[in-house]
Amino acid sequence: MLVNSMMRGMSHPKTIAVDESVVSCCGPLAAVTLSEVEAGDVAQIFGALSDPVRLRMLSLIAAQAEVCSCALEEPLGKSQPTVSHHTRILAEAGLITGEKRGRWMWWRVVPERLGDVARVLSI
Amino acid sequence: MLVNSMMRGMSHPKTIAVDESVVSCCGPLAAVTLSEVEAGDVAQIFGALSDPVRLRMLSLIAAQAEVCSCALEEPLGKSQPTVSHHTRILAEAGLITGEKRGRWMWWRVVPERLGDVARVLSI
DNA sequence: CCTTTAAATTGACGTTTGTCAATGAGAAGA
DNA sequence: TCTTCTCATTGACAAACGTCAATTTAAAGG
Repeated sequence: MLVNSMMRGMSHPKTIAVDESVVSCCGPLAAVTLSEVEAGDVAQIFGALSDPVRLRMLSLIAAQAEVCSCALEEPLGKSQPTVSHHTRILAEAGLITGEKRGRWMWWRVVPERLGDVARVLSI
Repeated sequence: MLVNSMMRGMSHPKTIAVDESVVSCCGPLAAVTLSEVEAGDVAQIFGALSDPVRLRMLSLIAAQAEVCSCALEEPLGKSQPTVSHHTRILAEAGLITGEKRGRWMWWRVVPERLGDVARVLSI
């Protein structure tokens, strides 16, 4: 942590960002300056969380052990293709995982992934 | 928590989502089903975090006590209007806060806000 | 087989988003 | 006052996104 010495300076302020180590997918934000690839990966996950419908969907799934795709359309008020679209995005972000049994697709949250994301935000 | 009894059932599965209380801005995701307004509010914050440039920006700011706007253009490789655009979005989401001193705009992170967001993801 | 049903895919459409050149607003220094 | 400098705002444009009707795929049950 480098406190900037130029609080009300006269000349042009300068800051120095230092990468001290390689961070795994989800290291804390402040530890190092995110590389462009890391930022892209993390942004994809937050992007999955950035839609109200997907948040409510995740909330619905998290409230149960498992939820069928067919049980999401009505509470969300969205069409079947739209639900499918959103479950795919959440799944691609690793936030939920699905298993097809018979005709039905069952979804559950991936708590470790949620924990990883939360950890990125630690101070 | 309601375990769905229909793991490999024959008839159409049903799930019931129950709102048990009103949640503050940032209650845990699984506790209740997010209302549409709550989901919208939270989605706005995640939306602010869903861009690689803004994540790197936040990372740069978090690494220092304070960072001048002018110190962001070069490491991010973006134009001044673009930097201004992104700082505004982060600020509107409550993730950073800015103070103008003289000609310069100084930004710092709002750790409590980051904590709030992390808490939404708790299990 | 054929029919039915759940989910995925495709294609189209309007909206939102990220970007920058150009311009405007406000502060500091001469 | 005039100039310089930093940041905000505007306007334009291409790319990405959310949505649904229509269609395809795949599984189950006669």
